[in-house]
Amino acid sequence: MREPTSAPDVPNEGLLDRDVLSPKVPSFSPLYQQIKALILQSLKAGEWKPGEIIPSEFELAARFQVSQGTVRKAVDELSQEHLLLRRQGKGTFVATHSEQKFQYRFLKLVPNAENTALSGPAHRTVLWCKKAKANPDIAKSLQLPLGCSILQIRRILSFGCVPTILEDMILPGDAFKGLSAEELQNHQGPTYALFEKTYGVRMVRAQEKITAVHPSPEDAKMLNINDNTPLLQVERVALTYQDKPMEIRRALYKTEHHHYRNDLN
Amino acid sequence: MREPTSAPDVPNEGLLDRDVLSPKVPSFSPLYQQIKALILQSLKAGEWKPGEIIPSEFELAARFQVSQGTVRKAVDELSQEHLLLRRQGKGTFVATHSEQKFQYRFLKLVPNAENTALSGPAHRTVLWCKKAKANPDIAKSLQLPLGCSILQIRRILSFGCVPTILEDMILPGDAFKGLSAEELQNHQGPTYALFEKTYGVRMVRAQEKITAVHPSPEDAKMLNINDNTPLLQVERVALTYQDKPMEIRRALYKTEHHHYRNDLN
DNA sequence: CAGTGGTCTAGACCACACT
DNA sequence: GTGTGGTCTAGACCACTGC
Repeated sequence: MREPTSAPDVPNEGLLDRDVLSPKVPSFSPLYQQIKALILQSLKAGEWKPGEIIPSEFELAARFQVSQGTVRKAVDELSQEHLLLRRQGKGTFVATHSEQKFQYRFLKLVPNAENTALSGPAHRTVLWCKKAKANPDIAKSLQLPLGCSILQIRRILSFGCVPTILEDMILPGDAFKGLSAEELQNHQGPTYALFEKTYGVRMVRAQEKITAVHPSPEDAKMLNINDNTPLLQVERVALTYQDKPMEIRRALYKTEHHHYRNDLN
Repeated sequence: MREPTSAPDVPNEGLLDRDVLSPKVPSFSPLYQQIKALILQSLKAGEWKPGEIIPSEFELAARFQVSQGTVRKAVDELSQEHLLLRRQGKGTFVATHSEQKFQYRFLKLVPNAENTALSGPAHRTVLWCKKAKANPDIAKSLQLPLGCSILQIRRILSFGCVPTILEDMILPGDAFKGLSAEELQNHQGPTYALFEKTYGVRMVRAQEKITAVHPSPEDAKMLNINDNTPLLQVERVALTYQDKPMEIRRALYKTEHHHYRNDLN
């Protein structure tokens, strides 16, 4: 991409030059942004799988014909977005929900200070996993055609034997073909790790909308509470690469012994 | 701090060398971290006030005897933490809650999609602002001695004439001496901007704990709701430089027409 | 030891804002 | 034009990991 002319410091020869990198990236953006987009493409295409090491900064620099510093800045941003994970002395790895560091990073419900007994991993109880058709709301949220096949999953998460979260998940049927209640119940580690490993769907970020609600009588029974108990309703849309929505989740959080923790920066 | 010996590239002469910068920064940390700490000290000391421009990267580099790139990395991190604000072509400025971009950045309650009428700034109704003594909980949270003087403020925030947030704020009496209900009611812009301008207290980050609750009968009256309405209870601790807590806030959010929005990355 | 990411420098040029 | 932040390069050395 770069052909030094006379001086030893030609950072960029102009706008047109940049387009040769790839027609898919915008024509006017810093070089490192284009490199970032290219790495992103490789990630999305599955050239490097979650948990795997990616080429060293110098290798990537050679491949993209830019300096190592430029690759560095691209990788910096990607690792800040939790798409890559740098490990000094080892290399740079594709981030994964299996990683200790990133496990349950989307779950903001934590036990209140007084209850240390409730920490540790949740116990899952999958109530069902059934096929359905996308209604207008779901089709819009998942950017699917109306009536498209989806999966509906309901489960309960318990901490220290106390049922605490009642969760309804909606997944596009195509991407998760074959997913069963048994698999959801019995797999090891986070559910998002299962999605990565078995279905090649890596959730990259998510948006949540939180309100306070009362449970329906049926939901109250599931959580073993009075139907006059105030609960957090957390509606999540989880996104994969390029902000494509791949999951809708509506959860009810019991906040008797827990709270939703958020850090504002 | 740097004295090139023979080669034109001596990034660092060793650990001891670094201590001459300042005895207050840890002895082993990258140069740019020390620069960051020094800039932070100047910010805390008020050398540059919120909204003011700080010296250019080259000036800071000369002052600290490091290269511009090293200053750059320090400033990069500070502006990522919203302590500084870079503006290409203009300079780097001390971030402020008066800034459009940062106004209400700690307020995550947003109107539901269907209600555009409810956006826009909130209307404040200050119910009281009175002096009190810190009880054990407050003393611990604000890191003050027990019985220390504090200010207790209660107010209602309304969106489009609908009372939506009932808020109790607790401030250390020393730092906010003279703060009155009138001032809280009548000032322009965000309350955190008032704290900056008049009391020199800049809130840098905050932590929130969210639960679902029912209001007390009195609180329900204030929000003009049934006392069986589920509400979000948002407990916030706001921190100034060096993570010193300077405010406790307990708020009740009505989520009939709004929701708490959170982006997970 | 070699290989990787992490830090630091020096210098050049680009993009933007103001005068 | 001047000055600011923003990008890019090339090269050196440091810190960490694992052979």
